[in-house]
Amino acid sequence: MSCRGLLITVTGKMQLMATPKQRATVQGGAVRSVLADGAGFSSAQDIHAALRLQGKPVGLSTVYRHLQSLVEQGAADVIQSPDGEATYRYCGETTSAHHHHLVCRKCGHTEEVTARAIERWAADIASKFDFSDVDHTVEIFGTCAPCRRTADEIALDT
Amino acid sequence: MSCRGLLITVTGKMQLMATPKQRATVQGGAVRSVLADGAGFSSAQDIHAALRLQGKPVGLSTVYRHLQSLVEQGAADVIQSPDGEATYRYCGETTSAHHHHLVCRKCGHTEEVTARAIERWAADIASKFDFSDVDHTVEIFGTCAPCRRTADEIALDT
DNA sequence: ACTGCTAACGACAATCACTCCCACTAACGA
DNA sequence: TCGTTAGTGGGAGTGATTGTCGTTAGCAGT
Ligand SMILES: [Mn+2]
Ligand SMILES: [Mn+2]
Ligand SMILES: [Zn+2]
Ligand SMILES: [Zn+2]
Repeated sequence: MSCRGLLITVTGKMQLMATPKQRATVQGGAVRSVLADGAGFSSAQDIHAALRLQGKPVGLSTVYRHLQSLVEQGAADVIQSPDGEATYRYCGETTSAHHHHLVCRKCGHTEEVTARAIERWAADIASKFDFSDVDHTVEIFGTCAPCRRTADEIALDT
Repeated sequence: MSCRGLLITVTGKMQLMATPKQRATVQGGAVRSVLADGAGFSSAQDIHAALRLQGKPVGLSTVYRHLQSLVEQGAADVIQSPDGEATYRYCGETTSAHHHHLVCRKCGHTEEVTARAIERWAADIASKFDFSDVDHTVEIFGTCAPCRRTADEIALDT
């Protein structure tokens, strides 16, 4: 971590720098908007492809950088898909409270879930075994109603 | 999935094959024992390295194959480490019931946890949103008492 | 509006966990 | 002991993610 917040110029002047805000770039906006449009979780590669289709291609590295940054800001969630790929989902600026997800395995559609009971349970378990700095992951996967219906139709075609 | 259980020989005899049991190989035993010795979760690469150190090297592919197989048998758990690497942990033959983990972030020490309440909660949430084929992951991470103590001592040395 | 500083880009190389492939080996029932 | 074939392993291949570094473009200051 570099030393920020205080800058001494070659002329000897001393200036106070406000919280060094990050620059607003078109690429950053594009990534954010694509992520926000997607209904469920999508991978960095998905987003990269979507941007290319939209006719405003953004470098893959840049996509990764912005996704990371959004996660740090709490504006996006990451979960590791079952096959180990990181997938991201936009969380409105306001929705940054702690929560969990109910994710459709087929289409990625996601419902946000909060449950006081689970939080308390996790804390209780931890204190029971004398663990501290506790954190937890809770994700529920399944097949949503629309996807189930689609699957049924396909089965009939056979 | 291939057709198993019935074998017709070239001589025309028909034979019933019992559950096609897998062969007991030295490699399989080695992988299982290394996994069983490890206290917490370890990666395939870790296990591969450990075997090499022990002087009985096993091919990396083989390590992966056996870990997968152990998982399918319910004799091992997999979780994706925060950085996306799959990590495995031995679960005694008997412990094959559904359960979750309380894992020390520092040393990997793991406590197995079961909670009827959580299972029911997950099921309820799923039915509430009309999801089927439900599955869930619940992991709690923290710092165990011994590791916390160690950290404190180091802090004092400064 | 013009300028300088430097954060942010992006093409490409590099890493790395994991999977495939396939000739070869060894477990084990007959 | 023998034949069948599951199991092995080295090496090549895959695909996501990260690192590099010369170039581009926000934006604060003038
Ligand atoms: Mn929670
Ligand atoms: Mn377990
Ligand atoms: Zn769905
Ligand atoms: Zn510990």
